[in-house]
Amino acid sequence: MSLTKPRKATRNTLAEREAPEAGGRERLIAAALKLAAEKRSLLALGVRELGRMAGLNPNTFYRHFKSLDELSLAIIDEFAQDLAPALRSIRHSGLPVETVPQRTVEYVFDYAKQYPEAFIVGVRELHGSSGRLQQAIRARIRQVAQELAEDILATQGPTGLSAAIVEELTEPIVEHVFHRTLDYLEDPKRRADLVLRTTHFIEALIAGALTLKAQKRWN
Amino acid sequence: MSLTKPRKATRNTLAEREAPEAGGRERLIAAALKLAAEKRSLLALGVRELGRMAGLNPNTFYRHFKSLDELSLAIIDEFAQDLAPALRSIRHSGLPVETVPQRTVEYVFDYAKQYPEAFIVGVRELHGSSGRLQQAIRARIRQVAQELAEDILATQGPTGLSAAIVEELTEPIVEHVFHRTLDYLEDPKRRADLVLRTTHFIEALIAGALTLKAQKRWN
DNA sequence: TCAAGATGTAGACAACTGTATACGAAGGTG
DNA sequence: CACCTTCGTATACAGTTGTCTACATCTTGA
Repeated sequence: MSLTKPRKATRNTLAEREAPEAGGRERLIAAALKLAAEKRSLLALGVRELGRMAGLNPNTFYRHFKSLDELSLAIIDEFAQDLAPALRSIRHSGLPVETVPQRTVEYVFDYAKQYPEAFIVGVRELHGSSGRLQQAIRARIRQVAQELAEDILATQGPTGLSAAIVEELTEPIVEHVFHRTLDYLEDPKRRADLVLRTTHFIEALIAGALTLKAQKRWN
Repeated sequence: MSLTKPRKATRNTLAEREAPEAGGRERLIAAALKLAAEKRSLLALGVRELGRMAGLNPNTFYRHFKSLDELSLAIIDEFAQDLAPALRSIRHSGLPVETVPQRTVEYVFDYAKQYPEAFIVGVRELHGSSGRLQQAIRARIRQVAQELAEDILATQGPTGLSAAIVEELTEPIVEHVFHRTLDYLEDPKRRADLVLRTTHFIEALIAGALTLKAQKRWN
């Protein structure tokens, strides 16, 4: 009986990470998400703890990441690069504009349902104690918000809100949707209600900005 | 030279806690806030670490709290019971209604400036890994939101929004203001801008709700 | 005044941690 | 084939942690 287990083909797909056949790197990421989601902050995890949960030797961690920081940033990158373009494509899909907010909220909720730990950990670290991770997640949020602002300005024509106002609105919107995913994950039965409320929130903010502008109470 | 230090009079005031003459309990709370604000989650602190920072023996912690959980809840209670009534009194002070949002935001920002660690830790734990603390902070937020909803409904008269709509709005508002305090603490120079944006946010949400209701797009 | 309770300290224990050093097995490339 | 790189393992060490037991000192109030 050999002391080291046989190695298997490496899978990089998001979904295939939990498979016990996945490569060590993937198993460590899956373990980190699982542990951080149900216990403590990513950076507060222990490499031994991770190794244990991944079924690996503690030292194996250092074969793939030189620190917990590096592992965390890898996770953030992975999901952000997957989700951001998808959101943009919803708005470019030719759906009637008035249905776009709700469709977007529903898409994000579905995505969160698919990768619950990623969202739990993501929101946690957005407000967490590591400035490094906080900044990384914020940058992704800002990017999505920026793209949203561009699209709103493009579809709205020159009659509507100024760029300054729209850009002031979109970041709170993205942040709010992000936060609401946790309410959904916490109690999926509330889905319909949460989708409605979140959509209301978006519509009310935009409608309110238009109203205030028309009343010369803003800019 | 005695082995144990002389004890001093106990001060319970929020502000006097940092004084090196304060009682052990207050010193431990101050140490916990300081450490948690700049390092990791409250529950992830070590009792030895706390003792060190407070200048006390590790075991002294157990004289005052039976767990980190208990200490954390004590901190939350203390600040919530201090801040919530103050916010309500702003709205009952007879100020012109249109100035109340901005005044409230300014008051909260001032308060956050006075107890920065409390806000840093508060927002952290609101999204943290302890369901217990999360629930506690949420309950306080909901309470403030509920009181705000009552006051809006009272001053607005029967012509305005329904209770259901107002209650749907106030929780996101309180949450948003809570989050913005951290942006302010992070970069106090942005204060004027942040006060303006946060006020805009509140006004836009309410104006938007009114507009949507008038257009029959909501309820 | 003196006993009780609250508050603090000291020392010890086993458990766990990060990480350094060293070795083994598999895959790819010459 | 031989060789290097990648991935994984085993062992070890020193430092830190939570918490138990035992003891010291201050404050209070009967």
